[in-house]
Amino acid sequence: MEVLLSVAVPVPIYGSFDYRIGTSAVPAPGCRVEILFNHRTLIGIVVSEAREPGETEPLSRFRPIERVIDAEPLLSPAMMALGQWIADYYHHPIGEVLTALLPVSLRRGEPAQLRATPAYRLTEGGLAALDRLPARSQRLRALLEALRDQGAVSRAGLNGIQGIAASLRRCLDEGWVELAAEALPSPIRLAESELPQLTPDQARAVEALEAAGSGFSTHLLQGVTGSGKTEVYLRAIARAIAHGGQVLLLVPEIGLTPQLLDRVRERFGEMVVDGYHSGLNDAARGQVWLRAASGRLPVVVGTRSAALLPMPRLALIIVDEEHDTSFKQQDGLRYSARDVAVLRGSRENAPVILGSATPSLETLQRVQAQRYSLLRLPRRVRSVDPPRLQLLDVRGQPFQQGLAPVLVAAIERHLQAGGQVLLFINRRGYAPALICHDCGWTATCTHCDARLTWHRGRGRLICHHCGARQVPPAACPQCQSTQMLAVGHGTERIEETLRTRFPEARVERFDSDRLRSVRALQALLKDTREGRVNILVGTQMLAKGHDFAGLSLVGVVDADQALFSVDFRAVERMGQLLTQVAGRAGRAGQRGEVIVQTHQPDHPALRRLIEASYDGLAALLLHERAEAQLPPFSHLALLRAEASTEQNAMDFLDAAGACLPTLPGVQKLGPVPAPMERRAGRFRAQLLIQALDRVALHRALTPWLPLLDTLPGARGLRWSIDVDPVDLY
DNA sequence: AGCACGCCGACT
DNA sequence: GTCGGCGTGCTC
Repeated sequence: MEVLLSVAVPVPIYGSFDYRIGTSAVPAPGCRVEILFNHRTLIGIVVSEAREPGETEPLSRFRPIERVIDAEPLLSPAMMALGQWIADYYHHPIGEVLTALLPVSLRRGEPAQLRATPAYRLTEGGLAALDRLPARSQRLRALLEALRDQGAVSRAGLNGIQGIAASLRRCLDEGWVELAAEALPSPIRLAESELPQLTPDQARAVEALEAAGSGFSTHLLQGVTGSGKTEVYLRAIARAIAHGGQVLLLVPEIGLTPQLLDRVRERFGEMVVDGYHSGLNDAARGQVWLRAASGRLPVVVGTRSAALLPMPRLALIIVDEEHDTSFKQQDGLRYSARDVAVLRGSRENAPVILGSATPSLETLQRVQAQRYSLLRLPRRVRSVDPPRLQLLDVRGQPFQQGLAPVLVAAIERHLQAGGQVLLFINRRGYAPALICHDCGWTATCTHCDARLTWHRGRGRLICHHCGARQVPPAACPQCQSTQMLAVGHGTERIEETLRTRFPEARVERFDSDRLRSVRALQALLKDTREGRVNILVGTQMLAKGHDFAGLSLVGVVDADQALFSVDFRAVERMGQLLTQVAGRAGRAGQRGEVIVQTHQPDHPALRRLIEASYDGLAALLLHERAEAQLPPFSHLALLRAEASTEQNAMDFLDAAGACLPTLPGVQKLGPVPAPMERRAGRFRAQLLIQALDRVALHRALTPWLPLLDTLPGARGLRWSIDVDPVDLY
């Protein structure tokens, strides 16, 4: 006797597939199974209960399930429901979504086996020995005290202690320390008197969160840089894990700033917290996933994909820097970790805290609509006023390699006063173009519609869109002139200019070209914090999270780029970036200075930012978005197509547009060739769908997308749908 | 996606 | 004559 089961298969096809299996071993929904699918073996996930075949479907029409991998569901009913919601909302095939919920090791079919992490624990004898220990036994004391204070600690958690290997051996031999059987990690509980004193603002936020209770509610914690958001997070976490709850703390893809993870470890103990990010190998990620799924891991600090971790006892989700665009996945399943976090809060009945100094307009709009509460930390903990931005009108100014004399003078003044200076320029390389002085020829990418950036240090022209690189021509390929000019300024060139102008200062460049490894960045950051660097030149890499106590001047080389962008979110992002960069200045006692170079000193958005800070700018932008019916006042989905010719891509999108269901409040914009039509040798075009309400958007998309593969133009073409796109190109 | 089938060019 | 190019179709 056999029955049928629906199995979600990791292929880009909507829907799931039916397989047969004997009634003696029917796997439950959420179990992995091995199946033959179109001439190959794949691992799928059971998505239905067993059913009897109908009259018209003989069993012989179905393939058998080859192997059942899990005896118990790997994905809980809650996770299966989350997967189904994500598949429906982002219009992505269920098989690929459910696979995305698993770590790579489990996708490959490895057994779901949680290895016990050996942990060391102090014995009674050890506690007694601690009192009798001679004063000179400092290393032993450090180890015993760490174990006394933290309960059970893994070997990795002891690595910071001097001479740990020898001390541990001695303690085990003496019976002072034993290997603990895997125990529920118990968070350290500090007495009120051991906790940092809260500022009145922090105390208000903590109280408001407590008053909101343990059920679902969403809060925007808006705190300026240095206002102590982390301490508020820690208090909320303490409450959530006190009775066995689990906490998800999502951070942007900075990976370079483990401070938050360290703070959580320090406060609650090393066994209580795991990180989940791209720095871990597949095996380690798999173990964190399984620990989270077991309900015995209290806290995970992780990047975007951590929003998809199973947390059976979820009691709190925090999204730090919620405005950060790295929470949106930019390929494949294009989900927003922030939005998934809020959704999980509501489905799994847990509070959600969104933290930012510069919240996204989407979040601010929900605060205005009173769907989210607002908790503000308007003051810095150490009561230095945040720096004031000032615009520097550079029109007609004699530029010195992109820097106006007023800015150069300010740099000199701050250096002489012993301050550090940060120059922000969001453009890598030496110059964004190389041009022939005699005929105007410029170096362009052979695969993309883009100019090549001149990387002088490496002696190469590099395409920032596809990565192609070439040796610059010795003479102009068009007129054989040797007069090639570098036009515009990137980090390399600003660095060079400053080295020449301030030869006595140490100038360091912070960008992804120079700092390939986390280690290199850490080393340079350490040098900077310890005052050995005088001038920092860098990209957004410098805007996030790093504290420099000696920084007194921030210069923004070019604020104008964003003002002319085709992307309607560019100004919002500029405001966030400038506010974050400015927040780096003036942290040690004196108020910092921030100088923003612009050719548009009267631009309303810039003026608003200067006069009314980010909040003022956000209010202005929200007003503009409402007028223009742009998000968050409408909802978008972007259909992208990529083909070998522009005609094919456009024809496909025309055909697609023609069969879009007509619904009130839903309109299509385009199709248009993508702002950069040709990228890595393929032609791209896109069709934007705009809807006044979300329900209408989904009513249009749901029947529409399955049609697209049947269109005649779909052959040899790749298309994808992006719901709530953040980058419109 | 990825694999098979199928129908056209240059090779031991 | 075959090996293999990648266009088209299909996946329970």
